[in-house]
Amino acid sequence: MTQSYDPKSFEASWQAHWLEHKTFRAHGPGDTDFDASKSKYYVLDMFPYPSGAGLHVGHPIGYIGTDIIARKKRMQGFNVLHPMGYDAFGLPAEQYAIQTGKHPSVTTENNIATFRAQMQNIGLSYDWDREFATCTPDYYRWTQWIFARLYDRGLAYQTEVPVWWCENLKTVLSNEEVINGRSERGDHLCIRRPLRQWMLKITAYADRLIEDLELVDWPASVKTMQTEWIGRSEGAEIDFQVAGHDAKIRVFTTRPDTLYGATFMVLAPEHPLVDQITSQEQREEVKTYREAAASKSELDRTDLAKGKTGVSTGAFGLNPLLDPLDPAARIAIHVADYVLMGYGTGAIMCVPAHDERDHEYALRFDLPILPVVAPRDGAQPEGCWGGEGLAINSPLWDGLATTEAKQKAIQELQQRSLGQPKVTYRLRDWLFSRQRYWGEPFPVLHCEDGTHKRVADEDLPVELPDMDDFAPSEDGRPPLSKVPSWVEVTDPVTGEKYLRDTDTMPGWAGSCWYYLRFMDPHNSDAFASKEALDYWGNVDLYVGGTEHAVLHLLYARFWHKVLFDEGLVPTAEPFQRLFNQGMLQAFAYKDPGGRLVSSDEVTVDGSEARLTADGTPLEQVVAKMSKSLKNVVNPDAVCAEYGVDTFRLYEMFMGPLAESKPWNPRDVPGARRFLERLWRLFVDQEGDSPIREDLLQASEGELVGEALEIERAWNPCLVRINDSFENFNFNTAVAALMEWLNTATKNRAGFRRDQAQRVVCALAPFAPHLAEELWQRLGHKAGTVSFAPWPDVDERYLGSDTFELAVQVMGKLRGRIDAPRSASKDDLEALARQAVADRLEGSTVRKVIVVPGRLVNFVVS
RNA sequence: GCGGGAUUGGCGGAAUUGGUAGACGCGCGAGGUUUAGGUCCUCGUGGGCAUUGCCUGUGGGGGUUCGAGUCCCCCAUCCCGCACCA
Repeated sequence: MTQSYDPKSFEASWQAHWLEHKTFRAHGPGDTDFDASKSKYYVLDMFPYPSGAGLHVGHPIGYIGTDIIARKKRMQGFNVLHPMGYDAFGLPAEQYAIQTGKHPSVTTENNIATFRAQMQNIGLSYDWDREFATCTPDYYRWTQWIFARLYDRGLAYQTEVPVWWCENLKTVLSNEEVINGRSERGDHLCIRRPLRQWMLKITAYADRLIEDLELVDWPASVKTMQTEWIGRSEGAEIDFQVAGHDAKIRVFTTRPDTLYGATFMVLAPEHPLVDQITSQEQREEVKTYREAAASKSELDRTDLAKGKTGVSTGAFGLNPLLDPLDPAARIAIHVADYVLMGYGTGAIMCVPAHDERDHEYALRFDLPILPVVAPRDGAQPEGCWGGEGLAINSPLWDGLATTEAKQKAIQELQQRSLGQPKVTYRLRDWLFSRQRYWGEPFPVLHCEDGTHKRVADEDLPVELPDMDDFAPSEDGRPPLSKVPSWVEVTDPVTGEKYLRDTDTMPGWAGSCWYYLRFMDPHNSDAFASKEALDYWGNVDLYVGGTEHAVLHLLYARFWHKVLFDEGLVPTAEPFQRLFNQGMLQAFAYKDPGGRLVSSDEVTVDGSEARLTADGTPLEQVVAKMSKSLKNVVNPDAVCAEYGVDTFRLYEMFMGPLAESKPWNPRDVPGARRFLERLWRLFVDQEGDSPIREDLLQASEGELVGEALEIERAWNPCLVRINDSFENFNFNTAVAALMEWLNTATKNRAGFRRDQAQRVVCALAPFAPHLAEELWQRLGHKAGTVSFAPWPDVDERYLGSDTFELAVQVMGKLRGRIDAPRSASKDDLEALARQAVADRLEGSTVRKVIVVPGRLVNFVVS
């Protein structure tokens, strides 16, 4: 009888064992088995939107990473919270419903079942008792409840705003969901259109959202992106009188110190004053320009390559610090679309000497250019110069440095009531409503008098009505408005009539607080108990892709801060450490014309790739996995062919978790071979015993001979495994295990039980099924290795008594000798001198560098 | 245009943070076990020249240093953000 490594024979049963025994159940406050003395560790994956396509091998790469971390933390004695759920409201299920008539709740449920099965098949150690989907009333009741808190704080309001409207999707989208005038989902054209919408006042938190980035351990790039997205800029608002009109134009500028250099002004085409101030002669031209600007797509308008356009209004503004009769005070007012209505005041003062955009415009329209800042070194800058220097041509602050000049300018303007300091943000308030069905209804009732009030907390949730026609109306009215029985509400006590709000919340709502629900997912009295919130605190480690660097992470931080202000959560920030995993790519093939070829048309022979049809040579490149290239790999198929542990190990062995790297099917068997060789170290394939008989003997006595060799290889290996948890470069941990196995295999006969047990423990996070199997075969009949103690490094066995000393002459390697670790610097130098004696002959040694444990370098002449 | 990250064998990637470049795996080559193929085992494998050995080599160029993949300056290519934000 042979017993070869056969993962199929035990992987599924260990998965069943974990589920059945609730091995990974996290016990929190209120649970009978809760042990408050244990330190908590909360490690969370960004939860997925359960799409119909299921998982591909790219999804689980982060999940496997966090699983390894969670498993190790458990073995280190932490109470680990490691949950999974589904971000289940959203457009795709609804679009699918419109096409097929299948209710989104049905397709969502089916998709969730697929995702769950796939994740359980990978052996991820989630606490499945905490699983939930954001689209269930139990959950969105609390999403609505949190919305009510925002509503009560005045952070949710309705207003008529120009919003992005997507005709294809029949809904408005937030700024963040529109890229260059097209929808992020589906890439449909979007237009600006004024509509009454729910807004969340995220701008009220802008400063704290910037400042509190200091409290978290996040990648610098993500912090930068968020900071830039919020886009805080300090400056001043200044009022310019319009000559001959009873009108003032308020501008925002970050450079009030350049006020004397303002030689013209520009209004955005949508600016409300344009009509009022435009002169008779210019009226027609301005009208044409504004119409053109309105019909231009955002893409055209923001296309920098096209150069600046604009027209004069024929009106003039007056520099507030100059005598109105001074000809220099009179500056032309233009309309140009390089000024955006949505930022600042929609009007600017233009200083072409010190602003590139104004400079370009001035040259084009032959407007005057007056320098008001000079470089400190006295140089004469050519063209436009945006740097800081000393003020010139500025009577009230001539000679002041830019920073002081700004302050002085603001002070002078304030004294004259002509302006004041102002902070402006690029961040806009969050457009929070969608004209869709598959989302959280707003818990808001509209009264007959036009006011609105929120639904009482005890009446939550406001459940979605059951419908079967989800198509939006042609006029853009939301699907929910088609259910009068749901919309019309009569107060049972007062008899007053109300209409329900028929918008729904955007897909981001549910994911703003799900990490809190995981702490206490079945609580029906609160979104989570105070005890659970206090114990679990915030997320220690949050892992996901960079695509959420701004939107999700900014929204969630905003909601969290509101809850913090309500005294409902104990921390200011939700995610203490953030880690972005890299994207999993795939090989693709390019034909000589540079076209990517679908992988089913390619024949690969060794390192040569050719077009199957006619043998055209192809170039191998790395690209995203995509359906069109047919290079998507399904994890189920990989697990079925090689086993789950092989799949997990390969995903980690590919490279550091943070890096993007290509899936290479050719490399997968290498991971499998490693597990087979490991198996053979433990199990005598020709025998009947579940494990080598000698591994059942208690280990006794000094470590000598082969056992000592194994031990000396093991401890450095364990150091490398431990180190790999710093930056999640588990590839080095797997490599260390492989190296150890090479040594251990050579010294197979000396392998001892105590060593075997430590190896199985260290292996457990990476290849948990194999580890459980070997642990049981080692005689741990009832238990699981999941809570066995993580092994310690034994410093005594970290190195051998000798090391390889590199001997260099003039920095070039000239010899390698074995040297005792205990040797002094002088001993090492003597040994090295001996080793390269022939090379030193005839030259003078001017200097000797000795690095103990490494090398000796002779500098000669 | 601005900001960030990268660039190491045929491929994925290591490198104790300034100290023996290419660990580990894949692929490839040679040999062994096997009736044969596969599996498995052993050895080799950056490039060049060569009898031992030598030269060269981390995208390109320059610099600091006894010593540079690692630090500094310049350049190229690729990827990711942002992109008229006043």
